[in-house]
Amino acid sequence: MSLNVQLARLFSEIALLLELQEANPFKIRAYSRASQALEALDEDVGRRVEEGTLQEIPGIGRDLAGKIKEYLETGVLVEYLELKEAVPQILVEMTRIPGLGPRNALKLYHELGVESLKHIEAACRSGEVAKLKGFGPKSQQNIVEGIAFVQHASERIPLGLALPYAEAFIEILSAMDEVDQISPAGSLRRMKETVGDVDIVVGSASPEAVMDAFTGHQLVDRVLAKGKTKSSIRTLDDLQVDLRVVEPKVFGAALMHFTGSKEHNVRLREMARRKGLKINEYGIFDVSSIKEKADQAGEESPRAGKRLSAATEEECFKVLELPWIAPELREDSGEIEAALEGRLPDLIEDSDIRGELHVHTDASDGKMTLEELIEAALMKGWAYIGITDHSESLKIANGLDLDRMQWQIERIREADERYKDIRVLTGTEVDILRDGSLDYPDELLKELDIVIASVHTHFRLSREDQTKRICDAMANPYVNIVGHLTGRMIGERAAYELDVEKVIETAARTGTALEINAHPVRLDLNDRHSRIANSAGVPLVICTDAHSIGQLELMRYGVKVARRAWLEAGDVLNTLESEVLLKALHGKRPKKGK
DNA sequence: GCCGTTTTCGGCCCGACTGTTTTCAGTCG
Repeated sequence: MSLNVQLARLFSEIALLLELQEANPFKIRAYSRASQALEALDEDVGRRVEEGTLQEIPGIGRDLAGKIKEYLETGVLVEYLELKEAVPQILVEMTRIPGLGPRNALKLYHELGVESLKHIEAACRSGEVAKLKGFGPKSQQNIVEGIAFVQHASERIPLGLALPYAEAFIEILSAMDEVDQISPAGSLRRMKETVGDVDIVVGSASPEAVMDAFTGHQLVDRVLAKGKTKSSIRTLDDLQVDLRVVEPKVFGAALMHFTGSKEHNVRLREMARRKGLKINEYGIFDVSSIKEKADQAGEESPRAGKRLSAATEEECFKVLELPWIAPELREDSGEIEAALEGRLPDLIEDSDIRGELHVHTDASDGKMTLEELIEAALMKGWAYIGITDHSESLKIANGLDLDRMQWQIERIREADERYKDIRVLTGTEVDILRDGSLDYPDELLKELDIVIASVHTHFRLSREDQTKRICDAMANPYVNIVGHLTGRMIGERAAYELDVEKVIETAARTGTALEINAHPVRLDLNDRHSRIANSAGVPLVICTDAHSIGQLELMRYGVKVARRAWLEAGDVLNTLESEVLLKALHGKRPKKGK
């Protein structure tokens, strides 16, 4: 775990502990914001300490800068240790129960003296909880269900699972006459790699009809809340979907509001406030003149002023004197500053991708034949496709030995001759062996158009050994790309121990490209590492690693990661013409004839 | 605890829904 992430988690943990001590709410927020700022920081916080520029990070002041240094120097934070000592662990556990926050957790703790979730559940079942002031039978029931939920709570849902769900609901609702506009929102629209729930925003003059259709749908297992503007449901496989319905004329403001991120919205509202404006989900309002009059008359300020805009997001940003900011960037990780200074990136789009460099045919563990693959690539309008089956030692994936590899090269070259409208490139996904050497000899690798080197074995090496292993592989002049660098599989397997920053430095030095693996379970590199790699000058490729025709459609998930990493088309090699691409990939090879 | 085109002190983003109330606190996003 990087230092930035460690500190971010510490600060957010401190925020929760402070909340459970009923500390000053603004102090709590300061810690939360600092945590978020560190999470979003795209350079090593250690470097900031060396440069003495810690306090230039928004949200980090003198005090927290001191705490960061303390942690760097001593490896611990005294304040955190003291808080952890002072706050009973059960309180922290209780706040994980949906619907039960810090205030009520404290109340249960003090009134009932609970010591475990089991204890709370028993108190609910015996009816004790309902007798407490502020609680009733309903909240008692919700706590029982909440405990059951956290006990088998699935992690956040991978985007690749949530997006199809959102699309299913949107397809159904958008067919209704009552629905004028509809869009996904929240982390799903920002295309985060995992989402906690699915948010959908609808513009409609008949909210009741829309809510009825939504909550009554067959995908719905349980209705969690149902109102005129907001309803929440849970699907059979525990995915929560929130639907917000607003008047069509304020759709833009609502979409902006519910797309978030929270931190991005807070920044925008603060900006608006300084301009005498107020932002909420119904629009942007001029409150300055009205507030003045109210102040003169000694009245309390009215709730809303003159509405300046609300119909579209573009309009809303314009009132704030900002260009429209792509949802993928809305994380308060520099996008507002970039927008103010007119240097927002021109983000890569699906249509920029001209070809695919990493696929498996039935020669190794793919499901499709070479011809089926080429036909599918042609249908997608791609200009080239690199065939990269597994190498010899990966027996489980039917890796090709040297003889079969020679045969494979010949048939790819033959296919390239035969298909005039697409370049079919020879290649391999060669295994990086335990010692950092490669599974094929250089004499073979140098014959290939594309060499992707990947780790498929020995995940449990030490951080040093694993890092050295991959860096050694990149030193090979014929390795063009490193595939799925960290090996993580979302919700299935953590990344192996690896110094990613060091690998990125080595990639930059050796001129090796890194892959953004587009499979929604991998998305590896992730957005953060992709952004760092790009800043370091490392070339990137986006590949599906498809093992079947259908998986070629997963390219869009890789493009989403790239967009979240602020990448432009020019930062991604497989947006190039084939000749230019090969030249870029082979830049590190020794010159021929020497 | 942070921060400054109102401010180095006094503010700090905004609203819906639920479940409990009898006007509102707590939670969530």
